[in-house]
Amino acid sequence: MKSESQSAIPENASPLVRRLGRTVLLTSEEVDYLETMQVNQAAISKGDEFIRDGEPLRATFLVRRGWVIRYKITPAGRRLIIGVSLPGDFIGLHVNFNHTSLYSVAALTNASLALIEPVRVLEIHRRFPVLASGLDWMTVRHSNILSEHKVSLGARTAAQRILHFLLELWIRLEQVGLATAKGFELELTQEQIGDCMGLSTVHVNRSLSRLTKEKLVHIGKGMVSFPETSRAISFADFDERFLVEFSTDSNNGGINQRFTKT
Amino acid sequence: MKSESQSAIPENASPLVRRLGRTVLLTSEEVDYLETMQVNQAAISKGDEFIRDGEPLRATFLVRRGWVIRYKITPAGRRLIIGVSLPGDFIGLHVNFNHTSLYSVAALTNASLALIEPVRVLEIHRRFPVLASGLDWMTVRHSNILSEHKVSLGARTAAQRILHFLLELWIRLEQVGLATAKGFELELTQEQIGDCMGLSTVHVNRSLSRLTKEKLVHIGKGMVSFPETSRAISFADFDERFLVEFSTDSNNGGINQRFTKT
DNA sequence: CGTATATTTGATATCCTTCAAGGACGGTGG
DNA sequence: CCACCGTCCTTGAAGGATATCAAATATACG
Repeated sequence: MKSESQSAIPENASPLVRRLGRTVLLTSEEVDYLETMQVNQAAISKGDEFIRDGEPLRATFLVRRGWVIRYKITPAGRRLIIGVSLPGDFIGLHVNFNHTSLYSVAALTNASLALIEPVRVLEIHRRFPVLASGLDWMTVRHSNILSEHKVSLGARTAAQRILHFLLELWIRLEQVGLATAKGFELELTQEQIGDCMGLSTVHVNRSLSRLTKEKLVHIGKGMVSFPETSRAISFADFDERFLVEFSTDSNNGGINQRFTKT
Repeated sequence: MKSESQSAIPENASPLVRRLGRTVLLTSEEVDYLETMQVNQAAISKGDEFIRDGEPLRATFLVRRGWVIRYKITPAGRRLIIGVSLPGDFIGLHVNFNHTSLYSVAALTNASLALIEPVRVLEIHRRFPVLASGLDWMTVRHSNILSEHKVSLGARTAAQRILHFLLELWIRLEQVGLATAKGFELELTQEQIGDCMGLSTVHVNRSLSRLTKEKLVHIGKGMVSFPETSRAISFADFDERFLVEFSTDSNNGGINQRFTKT
């Protein structure tokens, strides 16, 4: 499935460049722009809440290393994690629209972020139509993930939700080179999984132990794997189309004309 | 809140133009482009499923009149409505990325849609940066709605979810001139509300009757109103920021420089 | 009018939450 | 090296929220 040979992506490319490089063919000028855009970096410690719901958003963030969550706290005191941002994911790409953050953001692990000035995003749209298209693509994928989460919370059992979510993380991490066919390292506690999927910690625990008992997932030393992947996929009703990274459609004209083909 | 005097928006403008006109100042060339883009129209009958999950997406659709739902059916036979598309909303704006539809789409009422060729969307990005910015904005708003739904399904009680959803519809309809301070006409059955909010029909019914008993909402002859709006808003934990239409941020340079101000 | 569709109500079952407490595990300091 | 402590995982028991099944009533529509 991978086809990165055509483009000029260096070994030490950032997760963002690797991500976009799988989607569109990048010129070296574009690669340079993306990398220099990330020079302003910040190290965030595990647990730090660095954006707060309602506060003004001054910049777009890009995760370079570590796991980050976006969440809301309801007046009743429940936390709901809207999504997990992994390396290569933007946070607040919409900074030019919503000037105040609609959610809080915190680091689950020690993390490294790039701070990107809003004007950069506008500049990409003006000067690099192919990159702009890539950003749009990431935004759409973001929506797809949210839709799938809504389906999970609304129409799947606890065990299905959890397994679906773990499969999603696996694919997403694999897409940035942080997981292999063997599995991935999970940086979430059961409580956090519950907050992602709208379940109590206790219920996550019981559902997970049923899943592992049924060999639908294996968790050991923080490593998650799926001993019988196809059984897991069908049990969780997992349709990976919502995470695919590039279009094979040949009708693309204009902006997308440089999309890679399979 | 409305400030449409500056721009040249005709009386009989389409919902799309009215929507975007509230967000950015449109030139008459832009208005013309948006209107001619919609010449290819289709009438859809109530109940018609006109896009099916998994089938290729040939065009972007724009709702001009009527209510439309996007939904998924799980293997277990449950339907989950991902979202309701109202006049002025796009469906499949991402057609240039996902070449197959990730959900089914059906008309809740008789509806009128514009069929927009994918190349038009690309053309907007090339030729009309301000309009492109408006489309991006609509995409972001779309995500915001999905996030809020995820919070509802994951962390709010049945009654809160339903009321939150009704308030959302009210605001969204008001923004395209289809609702007033008095309320709006609801085109959803209780079953459909349940499919939107991940609840059974019976439970929607009981929660709704509790809500009406408590005067948090009033439903009569299909008209929905909120006798004590502020009580409803606080009960439902409704924060309308996720639906606001324009930025008051003055830091916008570049593409957004023509955003209207309060 | 009559039939289909939508709403309402009751009774029961299930899923999931909450509360409570015990156990495992890793890190830290003596 | 071991005792201590915090965090996470695990398990039990009970209660609450929501689903399901079933049937009656109301409403819309041809």
